[in-house]
Amino acid sequence: MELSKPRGTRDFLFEEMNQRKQVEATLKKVFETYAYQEIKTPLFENLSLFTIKSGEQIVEQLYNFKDKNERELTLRPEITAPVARLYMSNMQKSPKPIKMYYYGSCFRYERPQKGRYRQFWQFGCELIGGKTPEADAEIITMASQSLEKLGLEGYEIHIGHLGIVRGLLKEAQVEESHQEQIMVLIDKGDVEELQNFLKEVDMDYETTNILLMIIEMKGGCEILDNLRAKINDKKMVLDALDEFSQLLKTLNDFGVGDFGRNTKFVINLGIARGLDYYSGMVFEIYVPKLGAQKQICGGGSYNLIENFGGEKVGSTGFAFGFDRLMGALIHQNKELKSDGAANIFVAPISNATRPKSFEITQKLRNAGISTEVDLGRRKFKKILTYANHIGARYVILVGEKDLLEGNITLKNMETGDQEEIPVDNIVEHVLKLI
RNA sequence: GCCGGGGUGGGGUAGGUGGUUAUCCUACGGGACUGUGGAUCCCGCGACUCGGGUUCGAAUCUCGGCCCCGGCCCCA
Repeated sequence: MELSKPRGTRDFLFEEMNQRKQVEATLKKVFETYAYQEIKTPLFENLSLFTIKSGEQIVEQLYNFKDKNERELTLRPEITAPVARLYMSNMQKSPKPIKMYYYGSCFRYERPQKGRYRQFWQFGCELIGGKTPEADAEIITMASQSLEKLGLEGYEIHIGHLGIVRGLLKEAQVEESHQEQIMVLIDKGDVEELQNFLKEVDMDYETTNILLMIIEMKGGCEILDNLRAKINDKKMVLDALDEFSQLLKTLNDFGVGDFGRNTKFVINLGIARGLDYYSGMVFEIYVPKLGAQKQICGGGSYNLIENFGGEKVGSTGFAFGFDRLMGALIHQNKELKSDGAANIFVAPISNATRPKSFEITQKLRNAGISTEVDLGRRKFKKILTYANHIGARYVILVGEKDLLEGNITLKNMETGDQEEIPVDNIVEHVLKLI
């Protein structure tokens, strides 16, 4: 029998799970304060959902399979497409904007590496309809605030806008397949390869110059002005620049985009995000200290729904790579509390007091207090040792002598102090303590 | 898909030029200790990643698989 777990998967034990739950709870809270509501979609989908727009070659990276009725299915590699599908079938006529968030695992058949697993978790959101620079700004604000609440340090939010390059290429009447190729090269950040390609397709001098400039543009607000000065009358590009400027201004209004003092924001026109359904604003968040797995978040505005044949509706979304986010927090030794299993341990001193112990235990549980009682018929000393090891904060000693006077002994495991408490007052007494 | 480093009780390790019963720490179970935990001592439990090869004999040498770690490619 094969008892090992499949390659690229992980088990999460108590401590790690507690930490993950804490981060999950924090993110949920932030997203909900921005009026997003949680949804859940299936772990597997029809294979075609992911091949329609991404092409057949992505099947290489999917956990796909046929079910017993020969249906072509796949474990989901991401959650944006399932959300778009869900929107198409249930929400097309819902009032806009629709704000949804999700948390769940995704699967990719890739070589496992640091910060990359075959089952991994994404925590993300989609805002469908009502897409404006202001909406984009709110989304970035939410991503930023999530990280602030988590106490993450040393991250950078890189913001770009695909409308600038796309507009430039359209104005230059570059043919579509070349446009795609250029986007891919920009995403890779390979200047040399881009140069060669532009030469190969006889790109005009001015466009080449601007493209080569854009790919390396990183910095503060001044970048947009610099670029604007170089663009004469290319309307599509100027529109995109205006939109970008409005986004940045709104970030300021939300109180997070202060580029002068806050170096965490970087305008980065070299972001392209490989996917062809991204259209306007794009952003990625990096934690440079993490090296190869530094990207912890990515997103942008897209028109996936149009590509699925729906009505045109502007949408924006992003997702945290939850595992990498955890990695970043742990890397900086961020203290994440890890509660023990029980606050109270009820320890019968002799077998005669076991029935009374169970009764007391249940009273505490009914009051919502996490309580454990010895079920192992162990000796009193062993019970205390065990209670100590699992980190119980208090132990209730149930002994015959005390019971004769209607008392139990409450022991504080941290200090060792103990006091006698009337059995009838246990619950209210304990509630005051924890 | 490519390159490199690894895999010894539950966790962490020693051994490695082939040779008795594989080291130590910790954890776990029991005891010393019949109403008081974290200490000490004793006893117990428990491992050479899997398969083939060389050999009288393999944890050790060799080949392959699996898995882990790091770096590329990729990352919709």
